[in-house]
Amino acid sequence: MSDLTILTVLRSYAQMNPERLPVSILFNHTETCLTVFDAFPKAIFHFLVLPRIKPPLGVDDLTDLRTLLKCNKKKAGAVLKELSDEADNVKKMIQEEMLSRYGFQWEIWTGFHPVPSMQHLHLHIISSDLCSGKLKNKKHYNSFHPKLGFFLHLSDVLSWFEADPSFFEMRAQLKPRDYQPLLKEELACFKCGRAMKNMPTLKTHLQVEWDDEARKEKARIARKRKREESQSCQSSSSQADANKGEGRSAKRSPEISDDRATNI
DNA sequence: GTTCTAGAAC
DNA sequence: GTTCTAGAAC
Repeated sequence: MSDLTILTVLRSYAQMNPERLPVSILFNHTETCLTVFDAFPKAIFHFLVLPRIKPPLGVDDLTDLRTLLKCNKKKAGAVLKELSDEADNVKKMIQEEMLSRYGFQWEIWTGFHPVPSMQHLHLHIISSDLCSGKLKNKKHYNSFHPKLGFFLHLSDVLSWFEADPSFFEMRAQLKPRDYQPLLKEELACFKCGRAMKNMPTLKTHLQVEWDDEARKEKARIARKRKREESQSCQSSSSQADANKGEGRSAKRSPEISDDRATNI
């Protein structure tokens, strides 16, 4: 594939009949959206949700977030709602996969790049580990740093629609000059904020952070399971007592209990 | 978006 | 001498 084709490959997907896209590229599709595997995933899970070309908006309105927000606000909002609904579906599938493959769940970010490299609007759905061999340089990392300002969280973009119209107009500008410099900011861990002297150091640190999170979450899940087992054991052994009296243990549903508050 | 590589940084 | 970054790619 030539350099030129790479930049417009998402647009060509959006124009295609989804049935004709290989399963290695297409993850899911709806009437309005396509979800594809990011060809160079910057985390363990990384997908792109694209709007399909559908009236009233044309392909040029959907080049990126800036061109979308420039056209009719109501129609732009409708497109974002469709992307958001599909993202919710995909997030659920990722969460199941996290649990079955890794035994715990971690955060998933959804958002846009204000200055995208590829044409055609795409919503990133990316797991919050940023552990990937494809994440190689400062630009890659800073573009997904959740607090730096370059990664525009979908929830924030949606909130612009509810805000004062002048605020919407201001945020909708999305001038590259306002965002490009963020990509050159010093490297710092998005979790602990510590400065990192170079990419190899940062990548090693991110792996440690994620391994740490995995260990703590899995221990939390194990404690929870153990407590639930002992509770169900107690309640079955005290069935006779429960029948006599109030049966306190049945009042508290395991789903409601949250040991995060007490253990972390 | 990536790959390649010159030369800066260590 | 080796590692690492950052700009060119026709």
